[in-house]
Amino acid sequence: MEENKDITIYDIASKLNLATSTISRALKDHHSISEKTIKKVKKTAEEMGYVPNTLAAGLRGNKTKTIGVLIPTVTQPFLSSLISGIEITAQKSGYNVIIMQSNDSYEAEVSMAKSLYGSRVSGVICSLAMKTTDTSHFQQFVSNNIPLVFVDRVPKEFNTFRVIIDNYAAGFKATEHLIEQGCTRIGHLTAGSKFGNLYTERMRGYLDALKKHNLSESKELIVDLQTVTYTEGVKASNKLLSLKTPPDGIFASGDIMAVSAIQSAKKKGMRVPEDIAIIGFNNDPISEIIDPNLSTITHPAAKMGQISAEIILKNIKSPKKEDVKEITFLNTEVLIRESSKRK
Amino acid sequence: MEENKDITIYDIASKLNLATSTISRALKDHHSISEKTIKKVKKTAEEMGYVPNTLAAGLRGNKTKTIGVLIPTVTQPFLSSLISGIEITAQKSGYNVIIMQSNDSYEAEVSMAKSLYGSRVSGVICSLAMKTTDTSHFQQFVSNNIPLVFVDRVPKEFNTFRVIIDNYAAGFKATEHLIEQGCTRIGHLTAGSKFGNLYTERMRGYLDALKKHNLSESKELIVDLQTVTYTEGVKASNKLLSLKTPPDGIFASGDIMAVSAIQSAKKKGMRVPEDIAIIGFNNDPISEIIDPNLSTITHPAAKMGQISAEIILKNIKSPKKEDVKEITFLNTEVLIRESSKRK
DNA sequence: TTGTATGCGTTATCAG
DNA sequence: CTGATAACGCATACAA
Repeated sequence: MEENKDITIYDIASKLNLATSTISRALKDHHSISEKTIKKVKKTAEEMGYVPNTLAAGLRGNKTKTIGVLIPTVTQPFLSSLISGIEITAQKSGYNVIIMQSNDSYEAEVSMAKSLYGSRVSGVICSLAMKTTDTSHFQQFVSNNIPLVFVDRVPKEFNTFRVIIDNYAAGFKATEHLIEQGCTRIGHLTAGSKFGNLYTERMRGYLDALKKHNLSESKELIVDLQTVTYTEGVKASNKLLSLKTPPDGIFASGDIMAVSAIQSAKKKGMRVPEDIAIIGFNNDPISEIIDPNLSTITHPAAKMGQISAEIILKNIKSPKKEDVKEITFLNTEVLIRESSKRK
Repeated sequence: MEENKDITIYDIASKLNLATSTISRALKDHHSISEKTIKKVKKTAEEMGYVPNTLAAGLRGNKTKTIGVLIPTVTQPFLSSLISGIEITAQKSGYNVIIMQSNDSYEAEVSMAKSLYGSRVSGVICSLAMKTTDTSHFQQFVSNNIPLVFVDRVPKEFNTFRVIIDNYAAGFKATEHLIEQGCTRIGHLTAGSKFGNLYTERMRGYLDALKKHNLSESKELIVDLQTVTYTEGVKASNKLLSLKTPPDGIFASGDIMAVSAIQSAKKKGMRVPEDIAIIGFNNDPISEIIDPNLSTITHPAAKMGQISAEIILKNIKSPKKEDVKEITFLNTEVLIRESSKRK
C-alpha cells in the first residue's frame, strides 16, 4: 500500500539544497528569485508531486482564499444560479466556495455564520433566512474586516455591501403591465410577508400601481403563502379563483406560484391570458416551458452571484475601507410571453 | 473602529491562569478535566467571544471537517438536490461542504481535485464530468486514505465507493412500461453517449427491452444530444417526430428532454399519451407541473447525497480499510403519470 | 538573490 | 487533574 507522505516545501528545499523560504517564494514567482531557480523549483515540485497545504498558508496569513456562502437552500433555481455565478467568478481568481444552507432557520444561520468565521473565510456572501430579523451575528465579519455582501434577501439597516434588485419597482412594473393588458381586478400571490422582506417590497409596488391607475385594492385579492411550493401555490391560486368575482389578472411574486396559478386556472376552464392574465417573477427555467409560456420579471441570478463575488474579491485586496458600502441595484425587465399577452 | 483581535485559547488561558492545553481539553469536554474547570472555561470562552480557529486545528491534525464536492454544475435539479442531501447530512456531524463545479470539463476537474486535496478535505464526493475518461487525478485521495465516493456518474474501473442507481434496469423498466401501454415503435433520447456513461446504460436497457418484446430497433429512433438543454431537446424531438413513420412512444433519458418531447408533440398536434406516450428520467420538479404530467423514473437525489455523505463520515472515523469498497445501489421506480398512461 | 528564524492557533505527548 | 512544549506547513521580517 502506497502511503504518500505529503511533500512539503521542506522536502523540496532539502532535495535542492535551498532554503524553504526560497522555495516558498519561487513557487509564487516572487520577483527577487532568479528565473533559473524558479524554474528548477517548480520543476522538482511538480516531479515530487507537491501540493501546497492551503491550511498552513491560511493559518500563517490569516486568509484562506475561500468565500463562504450562506443561503436558505441550494435547490431553488434562483439560488443555485446564484451559487453558480459566485463559484465561477471565485474560481477564476483561485478562490474556493464553501456553502451552507440555513433552510430558512434563524438558529442555523447564526451557528453557520460562526462556523464560517471559525474557518477564516476571506469573505461572506449571504442571502438571509426567511425567519431572520436580527442580523447581529454578521457583525463579527465587519469588525474583522472580512468583506460581507448581502444579496437578494438583505437586511434593511445593516451597513454593508448589498446586491439587489429594486423589488418595489419590479412589482410596480409587473402590475402595470397587467393593467396595460386590460386587467382591472388583479390578484396577488405573495409569501412570508410578515417578515418585511423582498416580497413585501414587491407587494408595495403592486399596491402603488393599482393606486396610480385608480384600481381599488382589496384584501381578498392578496394571498400570502407560508412556504413557496407548488402545492401551496395551487391552494392559494384556487382561493383566488374561487372568489365570487375572480380576478382577471394575477401578479405572482415567484414563478412557481405563477405556474400553479396557470395550472389552476386551466383546470377551472379559464383561458390564459384571455380570461386571466398571469405574470410571475424570477424567470425560472420552467417559465419558458409551461404552456402558455409564462410572462415574468427577470431576476439576474448568475449575474448577482458574479457581482457579489467580485465585490468580495475587490475588498479583500484593499482591506482598509471607508465606512461607505455601496448598494448595487441590478436591472429587472418585464419579460412578456404568452401568459399575459392580450394585445 | 473596533478591531477585534481574535481571541485564542491562549487569551483564555492567561485570563484564567491555566495552561492552553487545559483550555483546549476543557473546550472539548475531555474526561480528564474537572467539571468545574470545564464550566469555567466554557463560560469565559463564551464571554470573551472565542471562536475556535479551524485552520489551526486542521493543520495540526491534518483533517478539516470539510467534505469536498466536485460536480459538473449546481444548477441541475438532480445535482442541487444531491448537494442539499450532502450538506444537511454533513452539517449534522459538524462538517462543512466545499463545492466545485467542473462544468463538465476534464481539465477543470483535474485542477479542482488538486485544489481539494490542497485544502485537506476530510473526504470527497464526486460526480464525474461528462468529458472525463481518465480518473487518475483521484488516486491522490485513495493513496492518502481520504475517503472518496463517486456518485451517479461514476467510473467503471475505479476501486472506491460508488453510490448509483441501476441505470440499465431503469432504462429497461421505462421502456417495458411503454411497451405495456401498447407502444410498438419507441424512440429514445439520450446524451453524450460516446463517453460510455450512465446514458449508455439506460440505452442498453432500452435496447434489451425492445429485444425481449421482439420489437425491432432502429438507428433513426435514437437521437443523441450533445448538451442536455431544453432547446437541444426540442431539436432532437422534432427530428424524431418528423420521421416518415414517427414513434408512438418515447423514452427520454432525462426529464428536460422528455418535456421538450411533450411540447414538440403537442405543437405538432399529437396527443400525449394517446398518439405518443412519453416517459422521462429523474423526477425533476417540472415533471409534476408539465401538462400532461410526465411519467418518469425516480432518481433519489437527496438520498444519494445523504448516503454518500454517510459513507464519507463512516470512513473518516475508521481510516484503515480493507480493500473492499462497496457499491451502493439505490432503487428507482417507474412513476406512472399522465404522459404515458393509456390503460 | 538567497538564507535564518519566528510565529500563526491548535492539539498531542509527556511529565508532574 | 493540570502544565510545559513540540509540531503541523507555510510566509515573512530581517540578515547576509
